Amino acid sequence: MEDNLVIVESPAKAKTIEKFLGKEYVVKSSFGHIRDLSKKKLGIDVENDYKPNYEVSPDKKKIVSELRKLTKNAKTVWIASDEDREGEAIAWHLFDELKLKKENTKRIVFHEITKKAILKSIENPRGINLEIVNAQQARRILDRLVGFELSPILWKKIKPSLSAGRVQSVAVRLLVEREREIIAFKNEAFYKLSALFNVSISDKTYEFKADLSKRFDKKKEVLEFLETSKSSTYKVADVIKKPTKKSPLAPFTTSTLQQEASRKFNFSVSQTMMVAQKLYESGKITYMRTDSVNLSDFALAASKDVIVSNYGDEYSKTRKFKTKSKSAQEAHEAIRPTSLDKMTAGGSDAEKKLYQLIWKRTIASQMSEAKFEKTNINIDISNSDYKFLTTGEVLKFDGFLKVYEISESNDNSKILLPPLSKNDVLDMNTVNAIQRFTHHPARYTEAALVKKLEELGIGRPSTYAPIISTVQKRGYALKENRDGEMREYNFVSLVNNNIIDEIKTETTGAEKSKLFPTDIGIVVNDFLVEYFKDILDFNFTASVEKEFDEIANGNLVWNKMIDKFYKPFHKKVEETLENSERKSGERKLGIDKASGKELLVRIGRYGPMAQIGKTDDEEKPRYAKLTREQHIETITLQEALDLFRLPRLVGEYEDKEVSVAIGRFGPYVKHDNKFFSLKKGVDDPYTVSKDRSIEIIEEKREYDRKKTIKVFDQEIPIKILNGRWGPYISYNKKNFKIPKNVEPESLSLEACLEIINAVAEPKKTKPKTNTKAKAKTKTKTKAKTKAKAKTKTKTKTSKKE
DNA sequence: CAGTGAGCGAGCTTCCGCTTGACTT
Repeated sequence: MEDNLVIVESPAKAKTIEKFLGKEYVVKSSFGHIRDLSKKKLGIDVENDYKPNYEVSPDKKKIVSELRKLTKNAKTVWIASDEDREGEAIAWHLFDELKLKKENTKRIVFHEITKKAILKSIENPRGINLEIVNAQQARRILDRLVGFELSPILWKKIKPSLSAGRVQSVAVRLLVEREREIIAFKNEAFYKLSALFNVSISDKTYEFKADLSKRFDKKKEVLEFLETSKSSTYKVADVIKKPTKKSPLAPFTTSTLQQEASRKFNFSVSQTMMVAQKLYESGKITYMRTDSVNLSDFALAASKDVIVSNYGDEYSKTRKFKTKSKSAQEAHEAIRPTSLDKMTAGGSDAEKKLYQLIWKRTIASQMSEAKFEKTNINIDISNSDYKFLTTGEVLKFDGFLKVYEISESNDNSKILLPPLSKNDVLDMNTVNAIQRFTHHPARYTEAALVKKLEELGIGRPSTYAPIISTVQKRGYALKENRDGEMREYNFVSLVNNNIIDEIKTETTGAEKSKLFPTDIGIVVNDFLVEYFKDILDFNFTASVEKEFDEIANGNLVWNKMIDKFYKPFHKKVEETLENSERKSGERKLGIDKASGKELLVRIGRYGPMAQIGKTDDEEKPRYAKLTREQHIETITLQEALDLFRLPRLVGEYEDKEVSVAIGRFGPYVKHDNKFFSLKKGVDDPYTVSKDRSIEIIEEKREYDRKKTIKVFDQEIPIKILNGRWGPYISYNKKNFKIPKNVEPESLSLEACLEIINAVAEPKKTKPKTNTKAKAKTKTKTKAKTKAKAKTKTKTKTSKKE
């Protein structure tokens, strides 16, 4: 057998390293951690110095036995897990679980995957640092204690299956507090004034825009100003030119890549990671879970070559970036292309897009600044002390902008100003005063939440995507779009010395892919903040991290630290179980006049609902579900009462009842157990008539008739249907394209089967989700398998359902 | 797709970090 066994964390890494090392080395991967605390039980002996009970994870059994076999034959085992806390722990778990011997086990580390770096690391082996291992152990145990003691309180006091933890609970808190800020926000109106000027300079005429230095709060002030403007004259007071420059951003880390892919491509956080993983596995980019902005010497040199040969010497500027965030552990490089001379790479569209983004960002980071000449012009107004101001920007040298566009480019700065000089006299064309409103703080997108968590030092690159998916899976938050609302605003202008006063409308408050906390999220958060303020504190992670560092430095004993935390924490847990009330977020809204009973809103078994009457009343209470947009905290009595007006019986049709209600997908008419959607913006479920309801039913029937071209009735029927993108065949819940040159009406049963079989054969390259259930029963879950979200965390307990 | 809402109450749920699973829709 080979003399040397090298163990790394990732199989893709193993493959590349194996190439660098000679024949006498075999390189294997541990696939991350191999052991963990017991899955079901606490796995910590609280009575006995917090002794952890580690178990080989079920999905790692195979790897571990394979590694064990290999280590037996190897002369030297090189453990090359990452150089960070988790990596050191992995090294120790390997050492311990594989029963390695100190004499022939060597710990090595490297930060970049180059032959040079690896050979150098092999010349400088060290032992496993047990103090760092203990710091990891403390981190692991603290998280387990917090998670497994807090979650059961929630099951008892709020709802089963909920969860709490050091990281996720703070993430939810951020969402809830932001939502409260938004609810409490009262916008203020003001007026923004701008003027269009004309000027002639050496026989050429120019038009340009300038903004007034003052914002008016009241319309009266605006009108007064415009009135005096009628007789004003305008003169250039100053032309100030100064050079400015912009520098490129640092290369990507996990979190900045997620943010930029979200902004530019609207990728979700998990989508970005899946695409990046593909690029990594195919050797196109370096490791995608990193908090480092550092580039290797190789990458710096290669970037320089690419820049100089493609754009010229003056575009190159070698830069070394420093990681700002304190929590960074910097085991890897920044995310960059492995070959910097490859401008494009990747299979799918998404891969190509993401790769190119990474390439541009990496290359741009090694390029020179962009240089501008900025011009500020102040314009005097004869009848006023205010001034009109305008700024122009002329690009003098594009530098890094040649490859990387910065996302937030305000178009204002791109305006080219006329060549004005001091004392030039200007003709005022129009003055516009537009009413604007202050805006509430923005709701978090997934990527914005990741950014915030990173700033707080909470979570790690490998967990950002799972955190986002956990808070949604637990029902604490929903990613949603919201249509905006129409709002009127005032538009006053001075044109040809006439003041025109108009009312215009605009949409406001539209949201796209934003995280909205749910009522459950709000109730859980309030409960945790009330009873466990210290853990929900935004600085909790930062302060325990300091202690973990002390452990790693050998200045603190890990189980002493845990004990100091756990004793008071556990006491508080018991007190809370004993003394706290059940929390349902109940709010009493008032009296329902019709019945004289009390109306309240709360969280029920199936989510937020309104209820008229008490549970112990003789007559059963009436229930109604809140809509997606409604919240326990903000719903009014009237809105809640309206919920009980549905379902509404509107009449009979074809001897069957016709009723109207609002469901998950909006208002609908129900007839003969079939559902017909009301038309958005046209029909109101509270008032829609019987005749209109029938019309809706008939419209849908007509649509369905048109939809069906042909049906072959057999065991599993084959249907030829008209869809949004033309005719198609539907069979066994799958859809098949009909070739362009074929008349769908003319298709025979045989021809259909041929099309179906032709598609069914070839293997699709697109990876789909697989439930990793080998001998498990085919439990058909009602919910459609959502491609992405489900892959993440596998429920190991799918036996029951 | 769009019902439900204190039935006796078993036994279940849960954390954060490392990594990628592979045969069904």
